[in-house]
Amino acid sequence: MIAVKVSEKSIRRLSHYARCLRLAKRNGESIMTSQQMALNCGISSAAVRRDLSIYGEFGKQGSGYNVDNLLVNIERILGTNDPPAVIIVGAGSIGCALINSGLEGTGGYTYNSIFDNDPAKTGKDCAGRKIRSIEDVAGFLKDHKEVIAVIAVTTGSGQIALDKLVKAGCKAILSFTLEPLRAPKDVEIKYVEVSTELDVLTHSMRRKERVD
Amino acid sequence: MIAVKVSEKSIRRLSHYARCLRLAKRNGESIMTSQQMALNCGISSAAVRRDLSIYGEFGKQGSGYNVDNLLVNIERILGTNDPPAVIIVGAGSIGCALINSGLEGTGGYTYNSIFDNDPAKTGKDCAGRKIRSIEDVAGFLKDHKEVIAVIAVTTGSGQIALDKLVKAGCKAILSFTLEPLRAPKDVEIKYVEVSTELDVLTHSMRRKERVD
DNA sequence: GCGTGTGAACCTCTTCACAGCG
DNA sequence: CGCTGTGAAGAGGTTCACACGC
Repeated sequence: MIAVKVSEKSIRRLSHYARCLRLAKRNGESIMTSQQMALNCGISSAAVRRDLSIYGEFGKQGSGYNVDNLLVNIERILGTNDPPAVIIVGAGSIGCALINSGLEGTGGYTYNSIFDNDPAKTGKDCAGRKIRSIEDVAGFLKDHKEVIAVIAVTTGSGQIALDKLVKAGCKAILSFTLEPLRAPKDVEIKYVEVSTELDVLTHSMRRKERVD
Repeated sequence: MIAVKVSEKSIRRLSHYARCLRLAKRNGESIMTSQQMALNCGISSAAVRRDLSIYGEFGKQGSGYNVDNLLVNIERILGTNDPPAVIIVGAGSIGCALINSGLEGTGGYTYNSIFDNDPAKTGKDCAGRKIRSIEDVAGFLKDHKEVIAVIAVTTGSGQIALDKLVKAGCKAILSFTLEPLRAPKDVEIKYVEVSTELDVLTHSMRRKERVD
């Protein structure tokens, strides 16, 4: 595999292609064209081919892409052929709901453990898993080199949670809090911001009215 | 207000500026510079000024931006000065968790109602709200012209939920399902995809190892 | 002096369109 | 003939750097 630097946008699309390929695989399809993937992912076929061609020549002219083969390659590019452990910090409603919904059909991730800083919660059950004390995080990160932590604490405690995670050596974080978090720059942070999505949707609704 | 067409990226940033301004307001600050906002949002000050200058001249040279004034203007641009109603479709763990966490500090949105297609759930309580039958959605959309629907159903039922919403006249949807949804193009759809975020984080972790 | 607003340069991503292979 | 892979053109977004107003 060649190490290529590539935009996050392209990576997001690879993730979509992978999902689309898994679906095709489940349906017993063995070949897909760039056009079929494009339709599925709502982009142009040229974009699909461009994204894939960055990493190698996975397709066969005249026919398309072998589903199994392409999926393996994309997962290798993403690194999800050997997915890191995923933990949740914050056993509130969101944290437990995430565990509850699981990560089926997403390429092999599973929620490994859930942690909370509230002693009253520790030891209690959350969707079949015992809630562990946040103080155990350091130990967990010693045992698992690569861990993605999902922060689902109440607004205001995000930074505290993050600091503990960073101190324990965590390098990848997905946060559901609305606070902008501060971390060393070798720590990657992504956010799920429902309120921003709502803003985008509101704006687009209003703009359409204006245009009509 | 001038109608300007602008990228979604810029709208997302406006949403962040608004959040940052609300925080400043709560802290009693009345003036902010582009640099302060930039720091808070993790971008460059030039980008902040560029974004704002598209819509007008909100700042004062030498001092900065008036917090209250700028916030009002951004909310007017986004349309969140009069936020649309937000409903949830799917009273599973995610749907209920969303209601439970609420939308405090997000610019005025509130979850209005939650719907489900399972008759066994209808009438039951979900975080203080009675779960309504999905069949009531049409009526709800007649009463409220502008509605954002959050789809939080189990994977596989997303398209069915969406079809009902579209039929009832809903024009803006935020989906937590992993399926790519199909809708008329005057219906705006946004997705929250935890698994894609995990893929992006996995990729970036692995790339860093490679570089080191 | 300080911070905004903005032309201009720069850079990155997307789309087009076609050569080339199966 | 069909579909991939890709140079080349185009579009869009970002950064620079500075004139201008407070």
